[in-house]
Amino acid sequence: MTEPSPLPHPERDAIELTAVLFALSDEARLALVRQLSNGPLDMVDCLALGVNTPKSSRSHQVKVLREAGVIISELRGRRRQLTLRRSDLDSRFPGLLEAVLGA
Amino acid sequence: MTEPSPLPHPERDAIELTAVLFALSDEARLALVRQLSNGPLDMVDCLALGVNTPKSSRSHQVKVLREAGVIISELRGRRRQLTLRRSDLDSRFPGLLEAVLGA
DNA sequence: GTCATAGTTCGATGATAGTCGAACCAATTG
DNA sequence: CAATTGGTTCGACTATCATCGAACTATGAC
Repeated sequence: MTEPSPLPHPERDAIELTAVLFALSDEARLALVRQLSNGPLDMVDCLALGVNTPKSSRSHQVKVLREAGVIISELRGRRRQLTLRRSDLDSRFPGLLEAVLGA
Repeated sequence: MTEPSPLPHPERDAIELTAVLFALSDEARLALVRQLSNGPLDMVDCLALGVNTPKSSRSHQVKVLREAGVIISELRGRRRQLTLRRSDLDSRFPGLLEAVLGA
C-alpha cells in the first residue's frame, strides 16, 4: 500500500480552471506534463525540468502543478512518484488535457 | 471596409500555446473571452473587465489577450471591436477553446 | 549506526506582471 | 471649429512569481 503523501492535493471538485491553465502556461511545467502523459514517473527521472536545475527549483515547479491539481505527488520509498491526474481533469474539464497535449 | 488595426497581432502560426494558456489563466480575461464567444463586442461594452476598472487597466488586459493571439482588436470608428480568434485557435489547438469555454 | 540519496522548506534576490493616474491621440458630435 | 468619447502609452509603484543556496528530514543502502 502506498501511504498517502503528506503534501496537500486539491479535491477533484476543488480544481480551478484558471489555476490549471496557469500551471500549464510554463514551458518547463508543460514539458513535464507531456512526459507524465506516458505514465507516472519518479521525480528524479523527469528530465523535463532540466538536468542542471537545482533541487529547490524542481521542487517548486512540481509544487505548482500539484497545488493546481494537475499531478499527484506520492512518496514511494525515498523517491517521489508523479502521476498526471488525467481522469480528474477529464471529468472536470472534458477535452482540455487532450487539447493541450495534442497541440 | 474596416481598416487594419495599427496594433500588432500574431500570425496564426505564430500563436504559442503557453502564451494562450497564460492569457486565459486570469479570471477577468477568461470572463471576457466567454463574453466574446457570443460574438464580437465593442471594448466599451465589455463589462467582464469590471465596471469601475480604469481605462488603462482594461487596455492592458485586452493587450495581453491580443498579443497572445486570442482576440483581434479592430478600430471601428472611435470604438475598438474585439473578436475572438476562434478559427485560428481551433486550427492551431483543436478542441482547446471548446474545452475552456465548456468548463 | 553511518552515509548517501531524494526531496522539502526557508529566505533572499531578481524578474515579471498587474494597477492606476496622467498625458496624449484620433474620430465623432454639435 | 471646440468638446466629448474611447482608447493607447508612459512611468511609477506594488504584487506576484521564479531561481537558487543552505539547512533540514526521511528513506534506503552498507
